[in-house]
Amino acid sequence: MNDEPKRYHHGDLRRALLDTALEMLSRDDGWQFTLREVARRAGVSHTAAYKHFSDKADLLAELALVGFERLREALIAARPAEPESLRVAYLEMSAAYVQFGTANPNLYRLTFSNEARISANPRLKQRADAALQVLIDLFVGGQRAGWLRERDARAQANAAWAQLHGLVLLMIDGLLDEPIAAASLAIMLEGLEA
Amino acid sequence: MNDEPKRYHHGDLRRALLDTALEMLSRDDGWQFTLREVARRAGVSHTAAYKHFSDKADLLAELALVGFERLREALIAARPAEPESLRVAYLEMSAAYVQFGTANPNLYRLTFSNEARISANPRLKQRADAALQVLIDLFVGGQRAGWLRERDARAQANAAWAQLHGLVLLMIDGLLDEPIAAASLAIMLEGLEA
DNA sequence: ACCTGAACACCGTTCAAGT
DNA sequence: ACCTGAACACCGTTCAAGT
Repeated sequence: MNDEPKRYHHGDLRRALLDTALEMLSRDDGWQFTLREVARRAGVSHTAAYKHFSDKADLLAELALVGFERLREALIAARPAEPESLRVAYLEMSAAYVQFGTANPNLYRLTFSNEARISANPRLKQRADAALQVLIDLFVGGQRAGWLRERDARAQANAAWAQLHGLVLLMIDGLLDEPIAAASLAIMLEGLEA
Repeated sequence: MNDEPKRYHHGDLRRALLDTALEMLSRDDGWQFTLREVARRAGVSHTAAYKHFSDKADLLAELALVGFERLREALIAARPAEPESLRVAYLEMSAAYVQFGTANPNLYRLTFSNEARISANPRLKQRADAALQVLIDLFVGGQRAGWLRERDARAQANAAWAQLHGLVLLMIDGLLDEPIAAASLAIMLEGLEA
């Protein structure tokens, strides 16, 4: 027999709620969904969510955690195994960053929306740092290989991160089109090269 | 006699509502105020606002307009009359940009929040472009004076804008402190210089 | 013309109660 | 342990009505 009458959500309503919210972020426009709507789509009463999240901000923080993690994975996936130049590695990874943001505008916005108070949340701050670390590693490696101007790699990584973050948000907002964003990336790269 | 009993808001409730909202943005934390609260603080029934704004998004769009205008003014005010180098002009103006954003976090966030659908609103798009134009002018002048690498000035301006935008947002979110932001600006500048 | 009050369809959150 | 239903104090928006 199959189990149409749902039996207490196989014990993982928490996961189900997160997945439902992530799906809403990927489909709908806007990241400002309501808790009640998430519960509704998960097929559960809206008060059930409070057994798994202390409040809406808590749910948002959990989703931001996922956002930072996926961003980090996207950067790592784009990192060439044996880069023959900073140019290649940087262009691949920055393109992956912009691609991730523009392909997941709602999740990206939510991740950085600070409804979740990123800097006050140690777990979130740590995941943000983990994503940034991928860029720092890139620049540390680039300097070691002599491809980069010798400046503080952390500052270089933050300079790049800020630009990538800004590019993604301006593109999401329709204030910057792809060709100009690509030209901006090239200008940044050129300025970093040795 | 003085006029404690308010008499229909001197005919400019629209202005009063905008000013009240701007004051709330400068005082409170968060930019997600409610329409009802604005009306309340302006001493008027919450439905009165609808005589002056078609809906809440319309009010937000008007505030974003103010945000872009003030940003432009801050950049212009920081522009040296007779810059003796790109370095001086760029550092002054980029510092002014970051200063504006971090000093007015709620207004800055709201301006770029896109609740007002910037790119779909011709007036807003135009003001955003006007603010960007100040940076473009800086780079056009910088190239003419031979201080800048000869690249498309518009792309250079957008590269800088994206970084400034990202820096401000990351700083507001507590993900970047002032020293690293300053180092990031210096790295960007260095990369642009001839 | 400009503003109000009641009303509608929502929210987030709490809490006693059910299984 | 996990979920529900009713309730509370809010929203944004509409609309008939007042001056």
